[in-house]
This record gives sequence, structure tokens and C-alpha cells, in this order.
Amino acid sequence: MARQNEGNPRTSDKTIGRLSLYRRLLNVLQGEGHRHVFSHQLAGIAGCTAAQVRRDLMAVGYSGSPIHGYEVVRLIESIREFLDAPGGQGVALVGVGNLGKAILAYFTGRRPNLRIVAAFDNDAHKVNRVIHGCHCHAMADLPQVVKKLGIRLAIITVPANAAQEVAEGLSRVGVRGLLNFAPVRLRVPPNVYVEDIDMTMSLEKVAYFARLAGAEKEGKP
Amino acid sequence: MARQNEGNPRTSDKTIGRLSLYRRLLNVLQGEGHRHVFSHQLAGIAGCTAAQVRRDLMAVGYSGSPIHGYEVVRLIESIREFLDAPGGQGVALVGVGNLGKAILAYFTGRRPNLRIVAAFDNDAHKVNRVIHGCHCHAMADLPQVVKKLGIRLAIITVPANAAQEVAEGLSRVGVRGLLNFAPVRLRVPPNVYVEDIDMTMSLEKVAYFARLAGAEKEGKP
DNA sequence: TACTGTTTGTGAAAACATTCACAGCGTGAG
DNA sequence: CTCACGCTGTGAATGTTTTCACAAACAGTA
Repeated sequence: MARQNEGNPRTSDKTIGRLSLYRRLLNVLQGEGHRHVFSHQLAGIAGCTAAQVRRDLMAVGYSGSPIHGYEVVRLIESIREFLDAPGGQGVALVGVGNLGKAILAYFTGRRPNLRIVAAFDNDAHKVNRVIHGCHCHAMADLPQVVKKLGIRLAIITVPANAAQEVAEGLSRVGVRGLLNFAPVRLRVPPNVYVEDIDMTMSLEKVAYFARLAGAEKEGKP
Repeated sequence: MARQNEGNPRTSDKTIGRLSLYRRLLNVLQGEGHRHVFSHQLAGIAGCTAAQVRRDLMAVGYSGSPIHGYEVVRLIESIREFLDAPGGQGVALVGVGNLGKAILAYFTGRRPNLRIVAAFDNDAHKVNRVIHGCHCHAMADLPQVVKKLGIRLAIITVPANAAQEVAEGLSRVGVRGLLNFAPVRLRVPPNVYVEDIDMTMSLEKVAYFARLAGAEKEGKP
């Protein structure tokens, strides 16, 4: 079995993100009946350059042909091998408010490799009910449930003031990756990876750059 | 009036994001009664280095004192002047599904400078109702409403297959910034800024790096 | 067979972002 | 007054990501 090159310079954050994107695009292409794809085509759909695509694909260790480009099926498979945990991973969702529910709905029936297998909330009205196909447990049961299901990933959709405590609780029971929607910077042990989705920040970025774009009347000649 | 330095190297994406973050942290500090703050303190809360904070703050053109650090109130004000449009900007939200509703709820009563002033959907059950404090219009009325309210920013929370069309429609009626939640790369005119929030991609990133962190048993000695 | 056109994979260069490190400053101690 | 301290602002160094540009590969054509 081909061990993925060992002392390699750790694949970057951004490359991983784009690989995930490429895979999704490739699935669409496959659905449309494409057998092969060139780097510049993928780049066109993904919104980046062909060189970027080729550079990213170096990480997964699958080579295309200079004549036919990349074989769609094989490339999808190679990305899957590179990105996904064998056998899939269960995900916990903590905080079943508006956003939490929306995310449950959003992820239901998507990538079967990453399934939300348990939700948690401390609102008695939600506990022990099934919401968008997912059982909602009491917060107090989090440690047992996480351990029993072997959960290593969690999505945090609790209010800002509860997020740090939740993150600590999750880290303590073996969770190694957090997708955090609370507008707070979490302090976690170094073996836990945190990805923040900060909608307020993103919206402010949009507002700033939209304003710039609008103000750019006198462009360069 | 101090014109913001003109031929300056365009302030980066990342810096803008962090400025938004600093502002939020500063608001918390202010609420806790802090009058002054040092770069290293801000860095500690924001999760970056002191040099980074100082470098970012160069963009806003407010200098701290080597003795007291930054005056919280004045710094907030300077960031506000730098980031915000004077008088605030209205935002449209297109697609009032689970996610759209959650976002309406999330942004209601936050930054008064960025308010969602109109929602759009083509589900007759939602049209002409007020959802989380926001009037929902029919998609067909989008051009008129956007023009009448002078909206230049929009949040896209429609299904993937409708997103491109919606983005084009918005671009056509003067919207200059899009916050896109649909898992699609939008093709828009170059004077429209797009920021993507791709939850699937983020979750896959978390899964990948969490797995790496877990596998790192034999660290370096 | 030889030549053409197109694409991959990848060193090298460029662009961009972060961190280092220090001059300069103002305060408080002596 | 003089000194020492701790912080800011920023030039320079370092690190990271993206882009350039070209050798190598090979199908098609004649």
C-alpha cells in the first residue's frame, strides 16, 4: 500500500479546502456524464487558476494524463482516499437553536462520510426529541453519548457566552475537531483543531469590499 | 479632513476580517469597563500575535500611546470610521429556508450598521409575512424593492441550483457585495465582491485536520 | 517516421502575509 | 535631572501561497 509521502511539508489549510471543493465539482461533472477533465476546466468552475488546481492535486498523489487530463472517477476516488477517514466519522451538534436546526437540516443526507449522529441542547422542550432526523440529548449526557458513539468532531452552535465551556467539555471527552459558529475565539488544547465560521465578520468584509468596489470609479488607465 | 492614504497597498482581506474581530472584542472590553488596552492583550483574546494586531491597526490610522496602549473608545471609533459605511447599509436576504430564517434571527438586533431590511422567497406561504422581524417579498419584486431601498449588499441562502441566477439578478440591480451560503462558485461581474461561506467545506477541513492531530502520536523529540 | 499541438508536473520566481527586532518616546523612580 | 522600563510603529527578515514557465509525454496527422 502506498503510504502517503511521509516527511512531506504538511498540506495547507487552503489546499484542503479546495480539494473538498474540487471533489464536489467533480461529482457534478460525473453526474453530467463527463469522463475526463482538464485542470483548466476545473479551475474555471472552481474560480482559480489551472496551476493552482494542478498544485493542489499534487497532494493527493494521483497523476493525470497530458492527453486526456484527469479521469473523473479516479480523481474523485483519490481525493476521497486522501481526505476522508475510512469508515466515516460521526459528528455531534451542540446547540439546537435556529442555526443548529438549520445546520441539521442542511447536512441531513449529504456526505454520508460525515453524518451528524447526535445533537445536544439543554432546553427541556428539545431533549429526547428527534429534530431533522437527529436525536437531541441533554447536555448532561454529552460525555457518555460522545464516548459511546466514538465521536471526534463537533459543531458548536450555542450562544457566544456558552461556547468556551462547551468547547472545553468536548475537548475533555476526546473530540479533536470543532466547527465553531459562535462569535468567540475558542481556547482549546493544541491537539484540537478549530475552524471558525464567523458570519458577522464575513458580512462586514462583504460590506467593506463592496463599498470599495463601488468607490472605484476612476480605475487605472 | 484626513483623506485615507491614497496610493496605499489595498488593505488585505485578512486584515479587514481581523479588524472586524478586534472591534467586537473591544466592545466586550468596553462593556467590562476597560479604558485602555495593549496590543498584546488584544492579541491574546483574538488568538494572534501582538505584532499582527499593531500591523493591522496601521490600516485604520489611529496611533496608540507607548504608555497606555490604545484608548478603547477611540480605537472602536477609528475602526468604525474605517470599516463602516456612513449611515449604515441595508442588506437583502434571498432564500428564506431553514438557513435563511436562522440568519435572520442571528442578525436581528446586532450591528445596527448592517441591517437586513428585506427578505425574498418564492414560496407563497412566506411572501408578505414578517419573519424574525423582516418582511418577506416575492422574488419577482426583488428589482423594485432593492432599488427603492438602495440595497447594495445581499445574503444568498437559496439552494445551490438557484444561486447563480439569483446572483446575476442581484448584480443587475446594483448589488455590489454578496455573502453566499450556497455551495457553488458564483460567476459575477468584476465589480461585485463575493464572500463564500461553505459549511460543507469547513466541516471537511475540520475532519481532515482533526484526523491528522489524532494521528500525531509520535511527535518530534 | 517526424512534426505539431496540447496538457501535465514541478522547479523557480513573484506576490503576499506574518514575525522579528529595534529606534523612539514618555513616564515614573531615584 | 537622569535613568530604566515597557510599549508603539515600522523597516527588514522570514515564511507561506500563488503564479510563471518549461521539460516531458503523447495522440493525431502526414
